[in-house]
Amino acid sequence: MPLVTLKTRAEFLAVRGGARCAMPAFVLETKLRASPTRGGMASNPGSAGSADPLAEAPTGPRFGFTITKKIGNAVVRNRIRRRLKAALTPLSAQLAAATHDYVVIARQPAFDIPFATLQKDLERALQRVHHAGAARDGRRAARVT
RNA sequence: CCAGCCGGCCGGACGGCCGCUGCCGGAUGUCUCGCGUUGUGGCGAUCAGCACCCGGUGGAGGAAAGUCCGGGCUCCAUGGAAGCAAGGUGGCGGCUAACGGCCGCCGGGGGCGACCCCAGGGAAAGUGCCACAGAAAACAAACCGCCUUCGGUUCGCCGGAGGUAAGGGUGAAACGGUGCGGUAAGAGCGCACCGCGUGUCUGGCAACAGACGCGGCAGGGCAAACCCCACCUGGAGCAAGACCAAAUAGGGGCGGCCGGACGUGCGUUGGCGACAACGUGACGUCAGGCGAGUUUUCAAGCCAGCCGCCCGGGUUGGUUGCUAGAGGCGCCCAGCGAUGGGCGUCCCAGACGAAUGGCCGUCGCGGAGGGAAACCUCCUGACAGAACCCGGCUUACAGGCCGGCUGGUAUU
Repeated sequence: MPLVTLKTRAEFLAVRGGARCAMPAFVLETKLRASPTRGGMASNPGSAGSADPLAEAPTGPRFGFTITKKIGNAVVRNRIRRRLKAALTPLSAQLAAATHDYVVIARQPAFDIPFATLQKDLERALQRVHHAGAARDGRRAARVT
């Protein structure tokens, strides 16, 4: 199953303030999805006549990538996004929660660190973000680590 | 072989695993319809759509960039034409859909040369500016000088008057340049050549060039200062524009709730529109809520909210615009060339928080080191990502290939 990506600015902003974990090549941030408002609206005309709004509860995890212009030109940003996507796709099935949205904010080293390192860091970040989530309500605690 | 000039082209190759996406074909399921059954399961059909699987096929650039020009396309505005304003262009001729582009030629400048560079109309229409330096920067004037003459003198020279613009010095630029004559010294004062202006003739479509004559020289430069002349230009842009579907709130019109009304047809007027008003009276349809007055006829006026239909606008999502085009490639013809014509052949990205990839291996190119050599080891890979589409320009770019030409050197 391919990655479902965040589409609108509002969806990105909704993840702000969630549990976060910084790595040399990126910053991962995640939050429980608030309400399936947009998802319900969007998938409704797609599934044609038989669609009842109740049926589309179990959408999987969704991912958004943020790569600022400060990091490089279009070629650099494209490559970073593709590497992150490729590294994340096999991990998402096991480590990502279907009820959460994730945002990956890229940093400069994501362009040329070894792929295995990048993938390992992503794996660790996903685990740690959810450990912090277990002890949640103190979002500050996640920042101190 | 060395140095250089011009034009054209390429922008690593192959393979493995895992992915994304457009199109085509196939299978399954769903949807839809039919048959059958108490019902389910089932069977058959299956245009299109959707999901998933399998197979095939296509999938970033020479600049995709900057967004600097010119078009196509779309909407808006607009009687035609001209003028004004603003902006742009600027030798001449051609090419082109068009251009500020390209080609050829002319003129000026640079280079031994191949060749390169030029914002290259008008400075005798007017205004303005010309820093510093310099005596003086434009109706001319004279610092050091030169010459004549007068006066003085310590015999070195000093001062006055006049004539000069050759020399010096300043500057980007000093009222033509060089030479000879001439002169007190000088000066187009005279002459020759060059430059400049002007007239005629010749060549050229033209820019312009050449020849001959005339003029003693007038008219410094800057127009990427204003300006003048000639020519060009309506505005906004695919987030243009078109269509569809939802749900919500609100707005508007008409009717059912108002008696003579309504519908159809025609005409006029108003409105963005749905529609309304009035007229006409052909055809058709229909009759009971309140309502001053006794009833009938007649009958001004009527709140509220509900329902139905319709209209325009906003929001969200989807579809479309969206890729077959001033298209690519090959050959032939015309032309010095830009380019044009003909024939054949090919279909070559269409995403939308945005696909066109991720990881790995082998080889090749380049650089450095080692080695006599074959070769070995290490390192590096340029600029840069389509967003409606074309024609240009400009800018960035590791490394490399091909062709033509110039100047040397060597050999024959």
